[in-house]
Amino acid sequence: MPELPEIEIIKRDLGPLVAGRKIVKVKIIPDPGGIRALRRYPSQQKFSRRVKGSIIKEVKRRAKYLLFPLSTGDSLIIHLGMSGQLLYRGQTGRLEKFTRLIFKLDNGHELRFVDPRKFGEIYLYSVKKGDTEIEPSALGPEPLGKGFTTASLRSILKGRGRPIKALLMDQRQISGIGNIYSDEILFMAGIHPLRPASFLGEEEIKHLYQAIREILTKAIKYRGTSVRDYRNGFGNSGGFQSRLMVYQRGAERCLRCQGIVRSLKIQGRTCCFCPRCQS
DNA sequence: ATTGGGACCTGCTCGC
DNA sequence: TGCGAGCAGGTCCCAA
Repeated sequence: MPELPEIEIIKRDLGPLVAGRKIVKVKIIPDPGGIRALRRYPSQQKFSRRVKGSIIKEVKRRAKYLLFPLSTGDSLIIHLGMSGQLLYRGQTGRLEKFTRLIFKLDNGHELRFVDPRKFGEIYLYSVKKGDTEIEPSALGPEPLGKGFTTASLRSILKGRGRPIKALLMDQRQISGIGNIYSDEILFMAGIHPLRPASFLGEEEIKHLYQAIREILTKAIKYRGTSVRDYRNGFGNSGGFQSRLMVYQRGAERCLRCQGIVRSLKIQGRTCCFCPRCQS
């Protein structure tokens, strides 16, 4: 479900609420198909034991991952997959359908991991030796980070023959961008999604860089995009969906030129673009 | 080394 | 109204 802006909003919402809170109990909802959220972790019992009693020091974000450094030295790492939500709720509230895991806090509230499609994952990562097997795979630079420049983008594109759209969504190259924002970024930059990455000229690289920064920044400003499932830490929708220019607008008229927005499959994902505005 | 395709899940919408 | 097909903010794994 969520890309960088949505995760960033959840981080900002949850941070002040859960930082300094102790996790007094971990409740895992039984599932006949197995607890898929913990599939990278060897044992549910061990997971609960290691998390219980620890204090959440802060909430951080890396790419599309939420990180919760704990007082024990471990870090709880949560990825929401396609349809996941992490909700901060009072204990009295009705439990959402597809709640998979609950972290009960010492202030009477709880963090609920809700995940209909079970694509989400929870890791417990320790810097201690012999416990690195649950570290997320290598991630590319943060596109909103200080270190990410037109020069870094240029070097990422260099020698890559694949469609620029596919490259933007590759977390090992640049992290945090998914299907919605890659469509929007390419529209803003005026670049056709199938263009081979290495064929972009210097001007196009500059436009692409600016579009990456601007789209992601704006999406955060408007609190993310809710197409269907995305909710922030309070269960509220985002506000960027009304500002989308091409995503999910296939066969509709382009908001800029009135031409017809086209759609095609790239890397198994539906990609929308305007052939007149993007070349 | 890179790249594309299928698999993993469940629910919803659309067309017949 | 009912049913199947196709689609959905992601990532891993494998084969070419």
